[in-house]
Amino acid sequence: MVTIKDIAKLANVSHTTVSRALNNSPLIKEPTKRKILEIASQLNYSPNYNAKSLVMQKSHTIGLFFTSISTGTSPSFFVDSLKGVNRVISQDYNLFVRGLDDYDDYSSINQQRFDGIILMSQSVHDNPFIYHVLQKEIPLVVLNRDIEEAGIMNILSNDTDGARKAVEHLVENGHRKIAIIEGIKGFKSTQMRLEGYQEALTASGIPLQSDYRIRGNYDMESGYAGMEKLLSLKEPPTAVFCSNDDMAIGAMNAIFANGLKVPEDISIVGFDDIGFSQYTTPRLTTVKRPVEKISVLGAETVLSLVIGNKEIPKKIFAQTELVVRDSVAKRI
Amino acid sequence: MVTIKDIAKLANVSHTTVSRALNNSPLIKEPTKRKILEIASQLNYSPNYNAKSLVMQKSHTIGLFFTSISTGTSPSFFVDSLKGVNRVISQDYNLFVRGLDDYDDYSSINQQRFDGIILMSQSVHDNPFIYHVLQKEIPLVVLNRDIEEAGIMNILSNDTDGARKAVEHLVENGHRKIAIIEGIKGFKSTQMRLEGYQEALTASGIPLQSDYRIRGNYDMESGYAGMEKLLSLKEPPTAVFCSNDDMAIGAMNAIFANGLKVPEDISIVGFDDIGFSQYTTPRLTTVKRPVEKISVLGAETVLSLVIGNKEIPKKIFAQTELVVRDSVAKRI
DNA sequence: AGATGAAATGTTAACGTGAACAAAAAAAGC
DNA sequence: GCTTTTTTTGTTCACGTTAACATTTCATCT
Repeated sequence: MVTIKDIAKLANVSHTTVSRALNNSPLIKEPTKRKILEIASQLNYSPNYNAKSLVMQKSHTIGLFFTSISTGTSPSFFVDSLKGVNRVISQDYNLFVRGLDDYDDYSSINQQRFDGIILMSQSVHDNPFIYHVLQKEIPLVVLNRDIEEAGIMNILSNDTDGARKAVEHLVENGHRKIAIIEGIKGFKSTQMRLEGYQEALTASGIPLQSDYRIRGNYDMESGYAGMEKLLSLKEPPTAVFCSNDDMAIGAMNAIFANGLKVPEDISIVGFDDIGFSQYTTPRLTTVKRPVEKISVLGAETVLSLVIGNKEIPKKIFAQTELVVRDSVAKRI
Repeated sequence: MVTIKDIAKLANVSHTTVSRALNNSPLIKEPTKRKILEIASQLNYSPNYNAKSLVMQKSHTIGLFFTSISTGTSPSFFVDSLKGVNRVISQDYNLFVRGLDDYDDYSSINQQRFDGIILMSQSVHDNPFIYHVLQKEIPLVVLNRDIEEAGIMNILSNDTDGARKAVEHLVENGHRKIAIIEGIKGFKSTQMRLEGYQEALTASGIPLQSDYRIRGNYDMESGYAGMEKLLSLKEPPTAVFCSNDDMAIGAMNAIFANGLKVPEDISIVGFDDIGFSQYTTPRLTTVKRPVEKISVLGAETVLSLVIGNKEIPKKIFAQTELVVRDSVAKRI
């Protein structure tokens, strides 16, 4: 492996001069700089980041963490997050991706290994991790989940608002018997979307009904199961708000399986606007959540923190948006 | 940050003794070892991997590369790959995820930064990367795409075989007018699935028809567009083999949009068996590809290479499997 | 021309760890 | 008890880089 000392020897200068030349220091005369750069590229030199990191106390690594990679994270959510971050992180930063459930303890999470951390947080169970990172004084941005703790950069979508818009849309279409299939217990998103649902109903003077509130876990199967429960009620709902699109798709299947139709018999609204939702039959009305935008913002913020900008910790809200398609019918 | 020297001072030993104790060397007496470990955990010591890497010429990093993260890789494929690798990589290995299209040149890909590389390869355009990695003598496992080059560990699914089974299934159901919607031009998978399609037809004495061969690019939109082209033919096919599930879903939508039905009017087969395919209406008949298994095998192999095992380079084939659901009808 | 100062380059040490070699301590053999 | 061997610990250096400080080179001013 070729080092700066090899270059130094060939260029007849000291290795420090080479270091400075490669880092484009103004201390080096143009001709020497050019000569060194020339030799470096001829030898196909590439810097040893371990040595660099050791002496500079920087890791050149950004960590992107999810609550879990294997469960509870829908594929498209995951990919959109990664896309966003990847778009921002430049080539000389490493990007490290892991699920928190892969860790027994967080002792390996420290400043030497991570210049900055982006947490795509989905659950209160992430809090110990957040405290750990804060205590280690690693620049941190938490995405997707509202952290009350002061001093944390926080970027999220206003899910409550989105859910309210979705349910209001159902109410405007004449529905009064509106059920909800909830997400994973303990996830902040689950709670926010429930709140939006409840706010919309309460504002319209529709009483909350406990048997219209079904627990799900964000996958298609639980959407299916949840819908079956609702259909078995004496008085099934005429519309269902599903806390994400995956469950909405499961729910639609349960409806079909029972010989009923969407939206004629039952209207469905989802949440997320994943790629598939415009290819379901009928096309799914849903709430678009700007996942990629959130992760772009998150990556930009963490990079800015890493290079030492003292940003004032704040919350950034990315707007959700109701996407009206064909899965909601007017109830007369 | 606490170092082994800090521990050494407290334990009244040399830093080398500490190093040995922490690495559980048999040279150290049990009592000293215990004392050192005790102090280390009290001080909350965690090793500096940069220093370690520098002196040991190891990076503790495995790179997982995709042809592209933003385009051409379906979310579920991506997540399944990552899941598989994550399951195998232990906690003291870093995992880096990147798309090759993020790189202008590969100078930053070297032995210092990567102990081993897993390439989830989808296109011949990855070949320069493969050569680069080989030349740098980094342990490499190529997944998903057949590399003729000798000396490369290669793990893949037999897509030709899977595609043939899918099309044979159509033939067995009485179809003779069978079209194909292809994947991205230049992707190996595209070619293999086409070959399987052609083999099945030829074996059944059905002539290949160029207007039944439609170019797609693995996304839902192109499936939709491709199907529309087929429907506009004087003599549309009675069955379509779509080179992946995403396009199959797009195709089904195009059929619905034209007032036709699946499978009564046109039968559809997909490829991949993504999570959604059992939640489409009708449920999609498709070919299951063991993506997660492939990446588990890949990760295991690369780790084994990294710790110095001299595996004989070989190809491992993971079997595809036809999953019969409801999108194919008997043609009488 | 010599002193002065600025610009360019060189010397040395440091980052935290592991490894080769050296030394001390303990155990074994007589 | 003293040598010899074995076990355990210590010293020193190396990894490739940057940074503080030292030195040389060169232009400028009187």
